[in-house]
Amino acid sequence: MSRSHSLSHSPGLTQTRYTISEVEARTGLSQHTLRWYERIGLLPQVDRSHSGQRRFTDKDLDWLGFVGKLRATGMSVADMVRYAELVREGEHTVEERRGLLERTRSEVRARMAELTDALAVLDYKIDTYAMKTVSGKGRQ
Amino acid sequence: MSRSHSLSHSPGLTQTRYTISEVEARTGLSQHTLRWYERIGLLPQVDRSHSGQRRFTDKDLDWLGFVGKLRATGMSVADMVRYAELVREGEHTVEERRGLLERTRSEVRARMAELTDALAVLDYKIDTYAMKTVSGKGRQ
DNA sequence: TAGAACCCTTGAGCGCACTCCAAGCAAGTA
DNA sequence: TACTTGCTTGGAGTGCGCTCAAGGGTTCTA
Repeated sequence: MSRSHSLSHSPGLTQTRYTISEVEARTGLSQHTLRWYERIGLLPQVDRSHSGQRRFTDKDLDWLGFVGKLRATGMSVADMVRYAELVREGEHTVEERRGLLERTRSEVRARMAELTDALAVLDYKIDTYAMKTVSGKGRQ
Repeated sequence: MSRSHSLSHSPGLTQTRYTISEVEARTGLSQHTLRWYERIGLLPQVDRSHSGQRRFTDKDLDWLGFVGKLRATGMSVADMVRYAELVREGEHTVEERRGLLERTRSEVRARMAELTDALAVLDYKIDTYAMKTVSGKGRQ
């Protein structure tokens, strides 16, 4: 089903490289999405095999893992791309990167507060329904 | 700026009715969105003035408040419409309503766990950047 | 009574984050 | 060799949740 991809044959320098379907299986991101991420610059240029097929590295997987976290925060793809650019530009962008992450963090905190609040309403409603169902006295 | 809308003149039965812009101001939902909610059945038929303009009641506002909570949970509009239909259908739909809300609740909980996790990563990264910035020793 | 502000309807358009399509090349298997 | 599977590209299409446009009626204020 999946080919083992220790493509480097130099002993002691075994760099594992993954095909796009292996990465799809590992990350849960579709091949479409992976190619699209690369196209828009959310993923740096991925290495190619001699015939032009993508060969992802462990570093790519790590980055995709982090991107997954950012995505989970609800950060927009545009902002993630911006962040990726900053990373590529080097150490002098650390300030801006931190700003971006801090803004994201406070949005996440706000989101969580909202969810907590909505959850309380949900709990209350569900309890109400449970009482109606169990006691059967609410069917007026 | 905003007209006072105690349109009923029968004493002792003062039912406040709101124009669409008053509801917009109170709920933060745009007039477009309010009309659209009505169109798709997320809001029951709203009363009209003699000339066909919408006149919202306090009951409508309460419902919109609840819808806002559902929206905050991330529930899809389709599911909210389904829920609204069930409410209109009467007491015998209580079971299904509860099911819908319970499913939503567990999604919210999952979402919050994800956010908590992503927040930890964010905190870690931000700390890393803060150290780089403050001590200046990370600029290799 | 004029003008501004407000509201109506139907239907099209938009931004986001993918998702799919078509046509074709490449590699592994019987 | 033939077949199957997997990968490539650029560009078009999709689903969601609104958002806007056009064209026209209504209500308030001076």
